[in-house]
Amino acid sequence: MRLYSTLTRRLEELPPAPGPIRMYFCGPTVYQRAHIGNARPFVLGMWLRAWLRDRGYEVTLVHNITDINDKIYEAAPGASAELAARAARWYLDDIGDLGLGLPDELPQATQYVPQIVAFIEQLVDRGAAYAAGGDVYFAVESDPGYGRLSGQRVDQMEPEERSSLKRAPEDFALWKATKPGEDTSWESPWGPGRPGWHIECSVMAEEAFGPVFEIHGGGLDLVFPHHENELAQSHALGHGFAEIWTHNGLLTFGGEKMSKSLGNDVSIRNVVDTWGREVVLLFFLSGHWRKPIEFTDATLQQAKAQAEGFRNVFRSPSEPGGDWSALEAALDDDFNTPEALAAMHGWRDRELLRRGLSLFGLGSLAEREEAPAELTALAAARQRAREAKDFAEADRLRDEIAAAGWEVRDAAGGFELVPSPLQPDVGGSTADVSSS
RNA sequence: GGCGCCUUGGCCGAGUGGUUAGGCACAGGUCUGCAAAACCUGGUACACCGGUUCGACUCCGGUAGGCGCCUCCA
Repeated sequence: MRLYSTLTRRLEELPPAPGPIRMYFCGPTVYQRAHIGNARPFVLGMWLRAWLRDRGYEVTLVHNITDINDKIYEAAPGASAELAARAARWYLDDIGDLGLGLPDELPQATQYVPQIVAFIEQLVDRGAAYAAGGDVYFAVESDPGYGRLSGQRVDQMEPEERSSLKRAPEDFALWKATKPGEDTSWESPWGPGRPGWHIECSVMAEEAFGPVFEIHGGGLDLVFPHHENELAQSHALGHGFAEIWTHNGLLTFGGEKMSKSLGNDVSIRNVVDTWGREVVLLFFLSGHWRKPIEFTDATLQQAKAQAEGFRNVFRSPSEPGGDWSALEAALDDDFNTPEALAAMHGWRDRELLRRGLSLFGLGSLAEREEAPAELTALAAARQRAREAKDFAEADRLRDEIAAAGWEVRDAAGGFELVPSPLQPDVGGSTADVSSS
């Protein structure tokens, strides 16, 4: 099993099973309903965990929730703690509804402030950080390897407005003194305040795993500065930190990165309600994890058609054939889900296909839905009408069944009722972009 | 200015130095009372310009266009 690592810019072989494989995937900052782009690292992490476990690994997935951040203060002045708690619950509900289960741990920054303070104190003791006016900053100059992950060079970065407290513009905050209007703060050796974003993740990851772990994941937009800074912080204490860095491609909408700040985001909630969880998962499955994917009605529609195609396999007799090793080869080679999907499209062996789909939380496509008794009665009546060659009546009954959202399909010696794929749940519009 | 990524047939999307990716849509056919589903068949693609090579969509260089990051961001 190998995965592409941002750190080395090439494919890295994982240690042999059973590992262990410890994975830390960055989650969202919670201050409103998370958008569908936020779901990608979560989905990828859960799929990777499932696959590695299938391959005999001992895997632990930790997925954090950032509930201390400037954004939260801005979004709810004076009531940020309540908002963060509420939005964290939304996020848990939303990812839960994707039907993939939950990560092994879901740490929140607010639970780790004492550990964060202790970590910062060590950095200060080592001379890698300095206090200034109630803030504490990381001294980037102290890390000769800074830029190892992103390739950014401090001397080439765009000029930034100088903070009077920082010694150098590239230094970043580990601890921020509390400001007027902020409704949460914690005590520290430097006075009341709150942790900076990057240190939260360094600490939560190390609290879960210790100073070294195998995989750190997150969106491509986190490479710099967030992950670069995490790495610098932990290296400053002599910790190896993450060995393989996986960064998923971003979701675009209208050709641009989907993001709250651009206002072109569509919530997970909205997409799951509109299209259903299986379609969302198939949508993610159809693109390689490292590449961007464009969120459009057309691509969702295609994912929906694929879901229907898989359901139809389970409405037909199982036919032996198909090669599990094709799926293994695809997934072991940088977790190539589009290729795995292509392999599964060739399978008519129900058990094999069910096993493959289940890896991705799509085992439900194998389940058949019972029609309501009254529709079964109508279908039976239609069957009798056909036998009596009363085709006008048969067609009328078929229309009546269709109006109820079901489709009659003639089967050998009888009929089958399936929920109409044209009806009704899936209007399929992404027009309702959140406006706030 | 710096760092990195991308450009495949109507659409989505893998991949490889010489072999049909796959899916969606579409068209024709088989089946059907007619449909639906299923199955069969069909379109021969790799931004542009050079180079390397017996041979490049696949390697190298350049051009154009697009995207991400350098500020909160999955």
